[in-house]
Amino acid sequence: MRPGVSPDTFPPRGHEAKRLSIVDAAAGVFCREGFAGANIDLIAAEAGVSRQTVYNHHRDKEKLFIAVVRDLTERCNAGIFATIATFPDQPGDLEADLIGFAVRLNQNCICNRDGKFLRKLIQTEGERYPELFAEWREQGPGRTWPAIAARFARLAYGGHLTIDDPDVAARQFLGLVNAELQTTFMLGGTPCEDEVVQSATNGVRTFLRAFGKHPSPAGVKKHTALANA
Amino acid sequence: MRPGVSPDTFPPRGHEAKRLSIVDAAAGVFCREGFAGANIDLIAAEAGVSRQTVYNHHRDKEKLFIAVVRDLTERCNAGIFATIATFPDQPGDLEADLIGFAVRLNQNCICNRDGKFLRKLIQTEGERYPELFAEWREQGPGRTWPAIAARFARLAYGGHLTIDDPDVAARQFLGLVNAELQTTFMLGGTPCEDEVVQSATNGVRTFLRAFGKHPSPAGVKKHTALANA
DNA sequence: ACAAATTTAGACACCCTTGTCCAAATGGTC
DNA sequence: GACCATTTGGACAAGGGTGTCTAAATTTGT
Repeated sequence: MRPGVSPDTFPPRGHEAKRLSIVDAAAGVFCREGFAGANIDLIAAEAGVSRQTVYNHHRDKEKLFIAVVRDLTERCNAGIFATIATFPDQPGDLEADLIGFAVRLNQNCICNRDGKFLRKLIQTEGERYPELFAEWREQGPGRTWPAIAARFARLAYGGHLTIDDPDVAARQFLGLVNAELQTTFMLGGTPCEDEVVQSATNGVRTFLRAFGKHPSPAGVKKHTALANA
Repeated sequence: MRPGVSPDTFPPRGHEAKRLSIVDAAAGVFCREGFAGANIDLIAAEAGVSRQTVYNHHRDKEKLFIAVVRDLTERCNAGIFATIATFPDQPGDLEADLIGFAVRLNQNCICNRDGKFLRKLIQTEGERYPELFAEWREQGPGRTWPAIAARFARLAYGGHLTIDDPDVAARQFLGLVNAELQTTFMLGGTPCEDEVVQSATNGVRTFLRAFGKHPSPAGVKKHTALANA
């Protein structure tokens, strides 16, 4: 197929590019209209492609849908793991660092296009494709949550936090940090940056009040690095 | 229409009963299939009614959908307020009381049939009917969240909690208490009672570690009622 | 420039769904 | 029993969607 791996960004410029633009357009239409309401003609038009080309790349509507979900899952997971890599291991200002991490997670993985689309498709069609979304559950939360938990465990081991169960703490961290965005998420909206920062700030403060080392009630911050597991 | 307000439970037994069973069946079908995929014939069949009867009660598919959402919103709201009335104002064991409240809220309002259906419809079709779901947002979270916040404010005023912003605390309480149910909710599932209790217990414990009066680090519980705002 | 692969536009058969119409059947009320 | 409203089932037109097929146009690799 390919001559010898072209040095530029897009390998087989024509064919694969169309495949991508089809899956991309399909993601948008499936999200807006739902599986039943999605129209192949519309997907083709938004992809800038003829309807027949859609059928050439994906045998039928269902196959196309599955390709969309797999694609989104893969990209979202990559983004989440990339963000987890920025988790503050040796924090200077723990509160600020955790807020930054939470904001990055939200902006880069949950509120961006892929995250929003994947969430909507899971909510909308999750029950119709049990095995497809079971796969997502394993590859997504099943791998990312423990990864975040491991980071919190490390912070606790380093004496920066007091945590009984890192898995519970990780889930609660996510719950707290998104506490003020629930309604917006429900309705499929995208919270603006201010809202994300606000929710993260409030969430992290509460999280640290529960799991932090309580530097001082007077407001002065001193951090001593001793582990007392 | 009615002869003279029949003394029994169902006023015009035939007509209104059918209206209910139609809306009921429609809720189920709309949730399973989405608006576009929902089939009026199927709704009629599940309601045990002829298709024409569906059109007699609700002019068209969209009107029927709107009736379903309004119906669910109303019933869910009633349930939530009824549960808020059981919020522990003068707690004996604050932790146990808050856990109980959280479990009731989840089991009676969020995990039950109505709650599950309403959530799904909001997620699935929220963007298609902005004004309808804006109404839900005002009547639902817009009224219930402040009501919960007021209860927490009262607990704080009574010296049982230390809370800066009761609104934030209320949202975080809900976020914490549901932290472990997110994935299940996403996929449209219904968590079993054990999961609900577990999530509520972990959530309330963390909540109290952040906002509680820290009775003692040794495990003994003494509660002094003094307000130190 | 040539040959192979891919894309395109259009027409097509097939099926399903919505919403309407109507005549017959049903059910409650006096 | 008679009258009223409601329900029923069936037929119906209109519209829209999926997936297939074909021949012509275009792109791609050599």
